[in-house]
Amino acid sequence: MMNYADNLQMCKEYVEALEDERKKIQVFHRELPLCLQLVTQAIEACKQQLSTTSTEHDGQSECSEQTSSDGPVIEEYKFIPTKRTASFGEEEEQYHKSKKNNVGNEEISTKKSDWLKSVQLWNGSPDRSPEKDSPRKGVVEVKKNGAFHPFTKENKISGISPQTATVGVSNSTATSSTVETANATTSTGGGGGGGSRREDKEGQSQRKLRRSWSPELHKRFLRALKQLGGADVATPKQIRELMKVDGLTNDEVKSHLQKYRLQTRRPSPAMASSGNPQAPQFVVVGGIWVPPPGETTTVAPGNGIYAPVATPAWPLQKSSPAGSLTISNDKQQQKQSHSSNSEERSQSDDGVHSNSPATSSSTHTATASPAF
DNA sequence: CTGCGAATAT
DNA sequence: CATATTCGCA
Repeated sequence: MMNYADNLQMCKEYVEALEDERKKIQVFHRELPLCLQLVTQAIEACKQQLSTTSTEHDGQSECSEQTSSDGPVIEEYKFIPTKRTASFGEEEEQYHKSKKNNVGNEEISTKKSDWLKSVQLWNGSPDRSPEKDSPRKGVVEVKKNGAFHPFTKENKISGISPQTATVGVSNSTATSSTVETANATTSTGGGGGGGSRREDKEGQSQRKLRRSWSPELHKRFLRALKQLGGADVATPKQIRELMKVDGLTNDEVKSHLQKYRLQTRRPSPAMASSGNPQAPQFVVVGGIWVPPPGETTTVAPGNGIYAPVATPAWPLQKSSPAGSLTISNDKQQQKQSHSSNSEERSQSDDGVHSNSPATSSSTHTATASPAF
């Protein structure tokens, strides 16, 4: 009998608030599946009450599950390395990000970017959303993430949405944030026979989803590389250990290293064709590279033999953006913020020196002609 | 293991 | 086409 008009109003507001919150946490539906569920339930309940108390119902249709594409959900952190055979078709979709970021509320945007940082850059942990799996009852569920980046869409900002972008590519990550820490993959060492990669079951050698090496990752990679003394002397394992990125496998590093090396030292023969005919070609003398007369190249101390061939700035920029406009967010430069960071590495070299006196290893290909 | 090339997938 | 992963070989 009270003015339940008031009551109604309150309820409505409540629901709205709930929905609002739900939107916010929707992005975390993977981290907080229960949370989302609860909120959703609450909303449902409230709505039901509302509808029963009054015949009028809002235009708001029901809220579909997390799969809905309502909110301006940001990126997609899907990336499930080990896709379940078939079981639940919940989210094997993988990522589909053709969504345009509609800048709804700036507040939200900022918030988003804010917590976005908190989220590790490399999620991709096979976190199942709902409550299942987990052989052991361990409800504790250590968050074993901190691993791979999702598909870093990073600066893929399509058009609008200026700051939202995870410009963090190189800002925050470098020094802190990234929670990735200690992670010895040498698990098999003591334990005992745990199978490592291949599942005994039907070895689905399912190709690992290709993970893009985000700038951060690459950065770490480079750092490690440098610390080890160059791309040519660094070995994948060391690198991996040095990067301390959890989830990174040896092979991945290996592969990356390979690519890196190729990209980095290939360009030499390129200029031969029409570039600069008189480009000082280096000649091999006694097994070392020697610059042609006229230029005294300062060889790196310690490792002689360095030749200033070309500086391809690795991540090879694509000449044609193809759809995505080039962002001018170059302001990512390190700020002069004098934080008590004792870690300053002018690691901007990006695979510059990488010449190895590996003379011509050509013979390597020599597959002794079999039989004939 | 490590390096490398090739096949292959995205 | 560029990049990533896997495989086989040395």
